[in-house]
Amino acid sequence: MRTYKDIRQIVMERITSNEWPMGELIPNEQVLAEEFGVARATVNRAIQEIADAGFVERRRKAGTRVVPRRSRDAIVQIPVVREQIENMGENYRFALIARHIVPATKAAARELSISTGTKAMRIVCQHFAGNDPWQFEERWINLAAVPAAREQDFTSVGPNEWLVREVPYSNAEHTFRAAAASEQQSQHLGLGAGDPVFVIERKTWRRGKTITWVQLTHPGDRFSMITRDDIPYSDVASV
Amino acid sequence: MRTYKDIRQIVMERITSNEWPMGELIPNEQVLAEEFGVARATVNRAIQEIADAGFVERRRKAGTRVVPRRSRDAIVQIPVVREQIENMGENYRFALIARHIVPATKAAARELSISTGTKAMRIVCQHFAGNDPWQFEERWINLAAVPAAREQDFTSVGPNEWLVREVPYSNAEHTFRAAAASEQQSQHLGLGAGDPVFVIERKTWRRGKTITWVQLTHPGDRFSMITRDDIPYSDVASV
DNA sequence: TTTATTATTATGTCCATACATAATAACGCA
DNA sequence: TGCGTTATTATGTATGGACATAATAATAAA
Repeated sequence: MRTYKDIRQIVMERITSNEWPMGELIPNEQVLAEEFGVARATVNRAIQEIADAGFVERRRKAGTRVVPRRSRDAIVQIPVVREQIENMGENYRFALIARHIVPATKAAARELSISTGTKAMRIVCQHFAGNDPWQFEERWINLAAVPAAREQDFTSVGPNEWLVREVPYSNAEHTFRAAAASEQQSQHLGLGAGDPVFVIERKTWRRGKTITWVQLTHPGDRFSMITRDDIPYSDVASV
Repeated sequence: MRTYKDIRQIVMERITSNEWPMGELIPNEQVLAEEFGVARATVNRAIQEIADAGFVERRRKAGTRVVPRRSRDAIVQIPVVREQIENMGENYRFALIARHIVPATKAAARELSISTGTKAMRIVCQHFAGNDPWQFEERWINLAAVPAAREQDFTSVGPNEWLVREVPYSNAEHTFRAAAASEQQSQHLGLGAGDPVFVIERKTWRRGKTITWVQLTHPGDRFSMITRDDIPYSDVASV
């Protein structure tokens, strides 16, 4: 008997083979249910998942049509620095460089959505893979959102690991860019001034309050981010 | 009456508020169905979607438990260069620099999964935002996978746009990195040699055959990629 | 002809029920 | 005590029927 996964795969095959071309309507659920010998609810489930994945668009009364031009999107796993380093088979080490509670700079205040001069926590630290510097971290923490940070000295456990435990679910915005290493960055990363670095900038928030704003800088010659984006629900063992 | 979306939101709220802590079991479907006054199928649908989103893990007989440590993942929209430039309000222009059918280099052969020396298409071109160079493109096309490329001169329509139309559904692997501009890159991007560039490398394939391998280089001072990653199914108007 | 009303249609969702399946727990035997 | 068998349990999936809803088409009124 055919399951909704079978239906889902068959429908995906018809889409990706252009049997049902982009922009065109596909047969309605009733018709497909009869063709496949299943209940309409089964077809509905299959096609709804395909719609969630962005391959078709459904509208009541109008029917279901194949989405004209899909934008490519990649799912990037934002690396957790310790795991990343340990997965490379290297020894992970963390070093705190600075931890101050100081009035927020203009930029920090803007990013944290607090008024300039409000006290916030500034942290600078770095992470090593073996003996090689891997990541240089410059962070602001909004103490109004995470007051418990005052009690942390961040000497043994890094601020990111602590925050992930303290505020496990938060929204985030990431920016990836290439830049020339600043004086301080190049020094801590063991690079020449102006050498290319890969910067991940992250801002996280929850219930309207910004939690932290951080810039993670990596040596350009060693660091990269890889994503693999497969067509879902295709023939090749996708469950 | 409560819909499965209501249930989904309530359950997400209990997870993100740590009412149901990480690693712990949550009540089973029967119990929740009774609590919410709905059929078990309704609870099932709600929680299955949450499981697909990666917040809980379900196992028969064992039950459903909150996933211990979620890795942060970001959904990156890979920009389509023309759209990106036009969205910035700039005029898009494309210029072909080279188009040859030549024996694949060692690296190209490896990436295209063909034997070294097999003829493939090499394309070099660039894309402008107004008068400013925005992207420098170095591409190999596997002619065994896309023979129709031989008939294309790529003077008016760029290879990427053509390929997206020719092979609309393909799997992809992306690599993002920061690098120092090569001689050729810096020249075409109007940069100094060694200036930082943001490189997107992409390989696409379909039915086991590699289609194309391309390196897209952007000036580091102008280019960045931004992602926004919200906790799904949360209180704030999701869907 | 324009506008308001009504009918039609495809999808959206729910329910009760049934049975399948995978994982675990309990049991019985050696 | 160790091991193989059986029972139990939570989730997985299918069904037919029902009604809701949004969008469109058809119709009637102004």
